[in-house]
Amino acid sequence: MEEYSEKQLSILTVAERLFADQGFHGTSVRDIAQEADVNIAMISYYFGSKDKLLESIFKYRMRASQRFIQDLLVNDSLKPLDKIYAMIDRFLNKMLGEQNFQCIMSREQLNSEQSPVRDLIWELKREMLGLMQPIVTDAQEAGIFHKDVDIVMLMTSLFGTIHQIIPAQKLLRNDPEFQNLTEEEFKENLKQRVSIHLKKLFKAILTHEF
Amino acid sequence: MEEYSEKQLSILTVAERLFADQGFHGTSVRDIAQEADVNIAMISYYFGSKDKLLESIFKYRMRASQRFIQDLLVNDSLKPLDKIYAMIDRFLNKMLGEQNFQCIMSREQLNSEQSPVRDLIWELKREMLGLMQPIVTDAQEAGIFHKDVDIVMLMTSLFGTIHQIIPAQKLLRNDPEFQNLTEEEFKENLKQRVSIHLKKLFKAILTHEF
DNA sequence: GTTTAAATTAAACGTTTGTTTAACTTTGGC
DNA sequence: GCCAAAGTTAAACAAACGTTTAATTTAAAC
Repeated sequence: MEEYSEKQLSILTVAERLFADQGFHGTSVRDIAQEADVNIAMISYYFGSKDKLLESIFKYRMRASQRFIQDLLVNDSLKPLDKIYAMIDRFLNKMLGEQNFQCIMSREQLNSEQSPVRDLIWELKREMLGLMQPIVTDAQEAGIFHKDVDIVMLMTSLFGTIHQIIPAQKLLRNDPEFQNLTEEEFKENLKQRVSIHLKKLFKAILTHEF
Repeated sequence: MEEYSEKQLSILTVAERLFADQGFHGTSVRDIAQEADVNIAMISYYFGSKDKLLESIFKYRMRASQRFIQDLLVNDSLKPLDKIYAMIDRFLNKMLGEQNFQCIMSREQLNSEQSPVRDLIWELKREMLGLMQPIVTDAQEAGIFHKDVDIVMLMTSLFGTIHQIIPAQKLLRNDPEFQNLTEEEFKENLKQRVSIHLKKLFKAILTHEF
């Protein structure tokens, strides 16, 4: 719960980027120290070890995710489908806003050996699911959403699609279709496209109509 | 194009599993040699280096994928939607049948530095897309499929969903829901569930009906 | 049986790894 | 101005890394 100094935050940010780009084992503490412009020993001094540094990144981002979830008490006056739409956009915004961290999550969730980090990932996913679930079941009981909906699979497609889009960005960027756009325009363009796609997906599955 | 001896195949298989479980940099050549029960030097002797070993795994699996694609000339007597269904099931079967390799692909596609392996991944995805594309456009022109379909996004959801399911398996396995099933039953159960979900997704987006 | 090439081995190679040490500097309270 | 704590540094540490070497065994051809 302690605050991080500017220097500590610099290390966290650089480490997050390098872990995302080259993987945890593909990044040395010397790489991190050099890019963050600090002495190698400072990393152990502040975070204890390289492993603990990764854990710190996770705790830091997870705390933000917890706040994000608490703020997700969607407007009750909205129709169920609009609640879903609002959630999709906020998930999308969140995940595209912390792409480096999402890359690390993509990687770490593949690790077979039990790591403290992997458990946190699935806990987070369960929480996200727990947010979507009641909205769907309420609407089902009200006869608004269809009965046989595999909400787990639907959320899997949601996360899976976004996790695929993140590395795909770098390649789509080179398409002639997007060449004349600024970086900002491109990102907004793509986000819109993913948003429309995911909303179509959810609407189709939940309501059986367009 | 050369054939691999039993010993070489053993190295490839073990390396594939370890790379999938712990990542490329998280796996040492000593780990591989030990589990494959060969001398460390044999890996350099056969494959040149650790990097080339990874490349060999990719070439080996990619060759199989090329054959897979060529065999995917779906029955022309089928209705467009049934062609899509057939493709979904074959993609799903293929990817779930080589989960270790798919894990490596998931990891490697995140690498920011240009690697020979990353380009191969996107080439393969483009080929998969090239298979789906004509079926969809033909059916669109025939008025069977809806006009505004983002086929790239749809394929992204297809791959994304399956790539999410692979690591999720290990956790779902511990759910009380699946405890009393054998490993084989569980896998078939899950495959069916994913298949149904993906078909619903495609049908909804392509035809706007259930 | 001899010869030649391929296969296999244990040992060593030079780097790089994450971490620690011990000395030094800065900071803030008194 | 003094002192203790925190911050910072270059250097050193042992361990692990990927790769190579040189010696030995196996296999096949003649």
